Amino acid sequence: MEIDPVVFAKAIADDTRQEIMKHLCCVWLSVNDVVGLMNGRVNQPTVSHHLKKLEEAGLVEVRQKGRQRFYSLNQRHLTVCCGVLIRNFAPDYAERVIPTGSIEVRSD
Amino acid sequence: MEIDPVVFAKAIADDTRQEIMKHLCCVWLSVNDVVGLMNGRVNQPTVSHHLKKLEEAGLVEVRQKGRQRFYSLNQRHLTVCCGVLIRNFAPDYAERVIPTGSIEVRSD
DNA sequence: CTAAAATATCGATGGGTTTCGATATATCAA
DNA sequence: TTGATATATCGAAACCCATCGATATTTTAG
Repeated sequence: MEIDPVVFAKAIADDTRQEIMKHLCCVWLSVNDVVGLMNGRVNQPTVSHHLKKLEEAGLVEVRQKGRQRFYSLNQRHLTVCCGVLIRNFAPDYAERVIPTGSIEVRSD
Repeated sequence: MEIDPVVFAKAIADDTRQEIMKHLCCVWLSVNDVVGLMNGRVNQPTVSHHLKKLEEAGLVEVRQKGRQRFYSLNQRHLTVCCGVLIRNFAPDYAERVIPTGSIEVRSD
């Protein structure tokens, strides 16, 4: 998957989406689970909308299970995108911060 | 300086701004220098507007010199912001990617 | 002091995005 | 098959943002 730093930035440039991302970190949640965690701040169509945006940016993975769809944050992709940002815009820090190849190790 | 990942993301979530950031990486340029590098895609007020946004986000530094203002990308701040993103949203990768304290070493 | 140069600011316009209620779609349960 | 549940999609309203031309501000040169 080709990584576009602008696409990545647009995807995370929203309060609601970052809140959703926090909830989806390390766990699998259905859409309604997420809605329930937002304390009434946004409703179901809005959560669906944001999940779609995150999915289009490769930031969440989806698994259908019966009539529910479970989402989880794709930590690996987020990390790779941050790596691209640093390589693009902070070359003086790139070698110090991102040990070459360390992101490629994972298998899934 | 407190770092807000949403503020950071909004600042870099624009094509024109990322192009400007590329030009300001590792060099000091006046506003007109930047305008000249944009190949007529945007004009001076637009460049000023974007530089202001980048400055508000802490992503560029400014030095007044006579009647010109020179801007340069703040690589360190960008790197720290990416570190915050990874710590917030990719805890499984945080230790592997950002050696603790490695960003704090610099003196400037 | 005046003119010119460099940059910032203002007001308007157009395009994109967030959010919502309503509704469609898909799937399970009985 | 029918009703209920989970999610996605649609259309509209409100809002934000990028961009521009025009203008203000600041500073230097003469």
